[in-house]
Amino acid sequence: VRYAGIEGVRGCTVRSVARRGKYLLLALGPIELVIHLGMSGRLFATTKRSRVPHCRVILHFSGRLDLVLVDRRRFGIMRVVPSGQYGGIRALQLMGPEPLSADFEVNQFVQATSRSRTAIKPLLLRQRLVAGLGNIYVDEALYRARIHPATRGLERRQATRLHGAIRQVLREAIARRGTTFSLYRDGLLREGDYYKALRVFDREGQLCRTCGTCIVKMVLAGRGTHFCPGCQAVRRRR
DNA sequence: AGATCGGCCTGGACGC
DNA sequence: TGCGTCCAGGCCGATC
Repeated sequence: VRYAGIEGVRGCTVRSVARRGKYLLLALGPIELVIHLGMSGRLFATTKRSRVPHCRVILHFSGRLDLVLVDRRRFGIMRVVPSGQYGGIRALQLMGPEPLSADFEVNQFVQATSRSRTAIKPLLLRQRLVAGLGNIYVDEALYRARIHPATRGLERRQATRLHGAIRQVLREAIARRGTTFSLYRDGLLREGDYYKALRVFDREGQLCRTCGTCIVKMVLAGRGTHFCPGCQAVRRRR
């Protein structure tokens, strides 16, 4: 089920490769291959035919190249849809703007975050205001914008800071090829270095690099949530 | 509308 | 050593 319809790519040519949020989109003429790596997925090309643990899908290309999906926890998906028809993948259909594109417009972000009564962290994780942020980068962006993760209804100044922080964190993380704890690898199977630059995520009990306060971990929206109580004070109600 | 919880999977870390 | 429990980078759907 998770890879249902994958047989449909047989004989197709990859015309182009794109990404929307955390989804990879391979255009194959009239159909499209949609890939999400979930928590533990890796996608890489190889000429070796050696067996790999947790290998779920292998796409053989002409020549000797294989495109391999390895995914220990099987939360990733590979799905074939008619081109551009994402009806069965609602998250993709409702996906917000790309954070590093001009479509991620600051005034629109200010409006949306001030109106919503949902805590800012789950709001960002929903992918609808802006695409591509997961648990790590949400925590890091909120820290840099000095906003408590449970804040509801951002002020204009906060939202503007957060808009900038999201872009800054993602640019830095991309420059360092992502964040590797254990499983994550890029398309060349390299680890990402951004782990070393994390300010709050996975730093529970360690000291804030800005104010020296102990980083706290709590559960919010069912997700481990890291923040600095010194830098990210809950906004006082008046 | 919005929040919480369980489920999907597997394996590593940790406590006893 | 061995077993049980908890936890994890994502996301969806049921339920309150």
